[in-house]
Amino acid sequence: MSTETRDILLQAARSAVQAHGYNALSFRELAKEVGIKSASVHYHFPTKGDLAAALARQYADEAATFLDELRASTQDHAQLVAGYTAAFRKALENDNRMCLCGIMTAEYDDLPAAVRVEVDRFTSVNTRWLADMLGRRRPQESLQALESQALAVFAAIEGAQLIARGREDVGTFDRIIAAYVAAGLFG
Amino acid sequence: MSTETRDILLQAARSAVQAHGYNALSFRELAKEVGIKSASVHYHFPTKGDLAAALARQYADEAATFLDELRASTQDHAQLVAGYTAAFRKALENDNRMCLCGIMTAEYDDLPAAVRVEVDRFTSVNTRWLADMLGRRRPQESLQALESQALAVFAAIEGAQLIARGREDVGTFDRIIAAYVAAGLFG
DNA sequence: ACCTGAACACCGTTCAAGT
DNA sequence: ACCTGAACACCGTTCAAGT
Repeated sequence: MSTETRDILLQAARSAVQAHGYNALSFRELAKEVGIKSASVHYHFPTKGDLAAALARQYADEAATFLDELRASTQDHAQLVAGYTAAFRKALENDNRMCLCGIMTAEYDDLPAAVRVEVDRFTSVNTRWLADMLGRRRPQESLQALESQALAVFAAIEGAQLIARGREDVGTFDRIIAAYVAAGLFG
Repeated sequence: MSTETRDILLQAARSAVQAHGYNALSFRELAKEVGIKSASVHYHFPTKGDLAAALARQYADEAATFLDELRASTQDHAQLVAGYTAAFRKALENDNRMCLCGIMTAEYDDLPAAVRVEVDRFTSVNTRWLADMLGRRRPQESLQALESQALAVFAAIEGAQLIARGREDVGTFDRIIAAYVAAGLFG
């Protein structure tokens, strides 16, 4: 069942980190929310870094699954772009939260190595998918150019989410994405 | 003189926040670095929020001055773009740090209102300058379209900085900016 | 297998007290 | 005007002890 304490902890921690980041995550608050003592949280996750690594790992896995399904669902470029950006929009819709890995990237200096690995993997999953999508439109393009463009698209969307979050306004996200589309950033 | 305790505190705090963010900023570490006790830091800045607000205010002021000078220095579009992006590159060159307001935006939910005001002002200063720059190239464009494009450029650059920081590689920033230029994002 | 209370060194903040 | 030590309620972490 997915109602085990460990999974409940992960779910609560994910919400907290997407809202406040890694540094602000508190084992004591988390424990209170779940109904156990903070010392018990350490039974499931020895350190805060272990919790965050599990969180980021799960997040990257889910992203990979989502992107596989999205790619399989359509060949239409505009629909792929719409499906991709909609995923980042959802975080903002969810109480002005951010992409888990986006907010953790801002705290990169404070992340344990095991967490960094998973955050980096999330980026790889995204940029590989984007490079593949861009490559279908421009099959003659070099792999290096596609990877640079994919990284640019990923960075631009994370940035749009960051700025929109700072304004507490999803409409800002939409306007920025529309400007990206108009400029031809998505190929 | 700029060697007063208050200014030394501001300088040390700025470095710390640009590296680790608002939440990770510690009055006790700051005090140790400056050579006073943490209780004394509260004499200069009653709360952590007061310190961060002063920090962000100073940062936004400096940005406004820098941008005024940049605008006065040249009419050439490519040079304006180069000068603008170079400013964000500098933070990365400085031990992989981030834009003070960029990293604080990621922690937006935890910022006191007085800090948010200054972070928002930094964004305004930037987007107004960008809209003006973009408007010189396309005088016939509507103000609304220019503001949306300006916000998009700002978001894209903050995102580029965020992703490059996560890779601890300034070259990533350069590649992403080059992709933006190639796509025509800067007009 | 899972949870707990108590302890440790941290944190921001307050305040009475010093110079 | 500027600084301090001591106290307060917080924090992550450890560990011996419980069931």
